[in-house]
Amino acid sequence: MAVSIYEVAAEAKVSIATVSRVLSGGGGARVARATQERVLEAARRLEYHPSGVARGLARGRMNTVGLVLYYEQPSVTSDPYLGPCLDGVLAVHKRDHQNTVLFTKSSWEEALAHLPSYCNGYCDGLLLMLPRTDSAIVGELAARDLPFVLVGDSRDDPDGLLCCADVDNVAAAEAAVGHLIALGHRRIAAFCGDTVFCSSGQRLDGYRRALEAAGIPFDPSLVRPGTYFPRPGAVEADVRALWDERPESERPTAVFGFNDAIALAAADALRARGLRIPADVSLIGFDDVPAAAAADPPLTTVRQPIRAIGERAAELLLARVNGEAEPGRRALLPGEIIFRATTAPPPSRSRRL
Amino acid sequence: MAVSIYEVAAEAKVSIATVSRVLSGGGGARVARATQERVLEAARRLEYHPSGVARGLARGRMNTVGLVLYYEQPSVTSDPYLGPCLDGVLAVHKRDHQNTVLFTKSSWEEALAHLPSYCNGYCDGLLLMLPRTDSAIVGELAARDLPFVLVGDSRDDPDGLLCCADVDNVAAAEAAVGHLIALGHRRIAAFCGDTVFCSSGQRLDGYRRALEAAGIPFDPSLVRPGTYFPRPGAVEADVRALWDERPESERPTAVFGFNDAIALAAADALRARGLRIPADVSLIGFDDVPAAAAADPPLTTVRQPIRAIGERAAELLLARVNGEAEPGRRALLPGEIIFRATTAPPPSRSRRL
DNA sequence: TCGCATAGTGTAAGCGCTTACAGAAAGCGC
DNA sequence: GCGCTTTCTGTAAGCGCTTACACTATGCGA
Repeated sequence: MAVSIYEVAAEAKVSIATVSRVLSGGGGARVARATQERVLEAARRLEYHPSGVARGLARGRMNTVGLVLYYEQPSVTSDPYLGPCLDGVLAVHKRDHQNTVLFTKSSWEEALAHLPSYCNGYCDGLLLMLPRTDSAIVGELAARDLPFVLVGDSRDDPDGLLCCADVDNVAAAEAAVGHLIALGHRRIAAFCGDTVFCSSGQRLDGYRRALEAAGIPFDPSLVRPGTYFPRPGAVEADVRALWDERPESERPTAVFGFNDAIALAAADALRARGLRIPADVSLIGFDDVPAAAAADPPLTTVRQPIRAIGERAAELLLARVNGEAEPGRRALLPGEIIFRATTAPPPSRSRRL
Repeated sequence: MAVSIYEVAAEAKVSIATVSRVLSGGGGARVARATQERVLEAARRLEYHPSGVARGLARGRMNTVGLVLYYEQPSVTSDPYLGPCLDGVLAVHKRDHQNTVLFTKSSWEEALAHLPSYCNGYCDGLLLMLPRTDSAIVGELAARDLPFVLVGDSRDDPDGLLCCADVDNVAAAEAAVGHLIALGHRRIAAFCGDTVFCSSGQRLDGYRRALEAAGIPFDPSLVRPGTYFPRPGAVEADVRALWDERPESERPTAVFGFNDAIALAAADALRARGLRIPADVSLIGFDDVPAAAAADPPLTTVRQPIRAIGERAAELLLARVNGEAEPGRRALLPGEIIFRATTAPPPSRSRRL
């Protein structure tokens, strides 16, 4: 085994308590200068490094925070969210000398099943990247004493107990739709994401607010429920419903896709009908995934400050762990509209009528 | 605090030893079926989850492996190596139920300074992504009892103590240069990487071997020492030395860049001289970074199986931790030449003479 | 019926640290 | 010279587990 505190104590001819005191600062009492140096010297000579685990057990603090992921392929490279988020988290942890332990599980179910065991000792707090709301797990976790913060998930929290860091979906969606309205659009379709993600509801809220602010009546028939990872044909069906099955005067002149994949799929479906983007239909997405910039025409969309979300989440958690922040703190970061080439004023009235 | 083994023992009316036995299997003796169920039931009722730290301390095994990085910006997104590598590591750890702790430090020095403290208890083994050879740290670490494997670093190891997973630089470089030779090139320049990375020497070895295999005499004047992250102008200077300061008949007809950044920089310098690629000069790089495919013309280069390297490294380490593999095991994975548009036969003799 | 394996359980000694508490030594005022 | 701080150091009790060992019931063959 590695050298322990006992060897150092023997070498320095002091008790282990003294060694611990000089090496970890705490312990209340001060140590005489001479003893201090004797211990330091012994530790150096023996290349002693205290055991993090033993120290963690004794102190009840590991200086380690857990990051829980359930990505099927825990693919830092292929997931557009994970990478930047991890970057943000790591940057903060590096600065604050925290270690980061990655709990990666293959499935949502597995992540849920293992979650409680992370609560015990391994780490001081949890960063949860489990954006689905269809489980009571978060509630259960809140009942425990382990601090955690939700990353990219600002779900409703009536009891005010959840900490989270996320983009401000409502405001960002409102701005996106506001942009469309400012261009002159009045019939704006909303192609929603899956409601297991809280962001869908929030983006829909933003959509409604923008309409309301502009005095445009909300038309439920323009809102199409959807899935985050659109099944092939789902968006196509939405387009069919709103274009093929309606008289021209009732068709939307713009589409707000609740994520870029949806928006891009809508672009395809629209183009297949001979509609030009943005001349005939404007399009705005959400997320600003790499594909958005690469699309033809490049997609106007809302960029999430993912890295910053990771940073804020990490900071928030550390504050909670250190008892500097109360539960219920929410960090909502502004999204940013990336103006590209898929939005324009609606076709002129004269032409339409 | 969270519920401990004592509560469970009390609830089930057994000793903590029995609880431990049923919950962790070990302990030699078997537990009566009825007792077993009583304990399980109690544990469930109390939502007991054993402390990983305490267990780790007692067992001397944490089921956690450390990944040591020293990226300035620990940027999973911007570093072309880190992301895929992490993916590979995580995939293996997920499968084998290991946790991954990220030790990220800002600088090489800091990483070195902290390395020894990771040796103690925190994790069962270390994955080292510290490809620089200009430190004795790896040797020092080898003297300790903590198993580790080098990732993307297959440095010379006279004592046969180091485990590593890396691309087979020698073979890949030999293949790359062999490809150039097969096309008819005889004067092939080597634009080397920084020698703090062992890959430079290895790629140069491969270069020499390819020459040797083809019976082409080695011309040291064609070998240009370099840096991995080429300072502006460094590659330009190399091109100047080999083209501007030589008679045409002695100029290289091809360049092997030890990494894509070098190759791409060489392409620029060459083009600035009116040389066409690949008509006048062929070019092959190494790494296949995203920019290689995006370049104009797209760069022919050697792809590293980065994800696989991460996987093999993780597997190797786990084998070592479990005592299933002896030190000194090296996993050298084949690179793959990605044929794109920067290699062609050299200009015909008739035209050159 | 006794002796002996065998199964099941408890006791206690760790794992390597921290830290409350106690005790010893030294310094001080009176 | 006495009692009092003050300063330093050691003792020991944890932290929450695992596991060697001891012990008590059983069951079985003789």
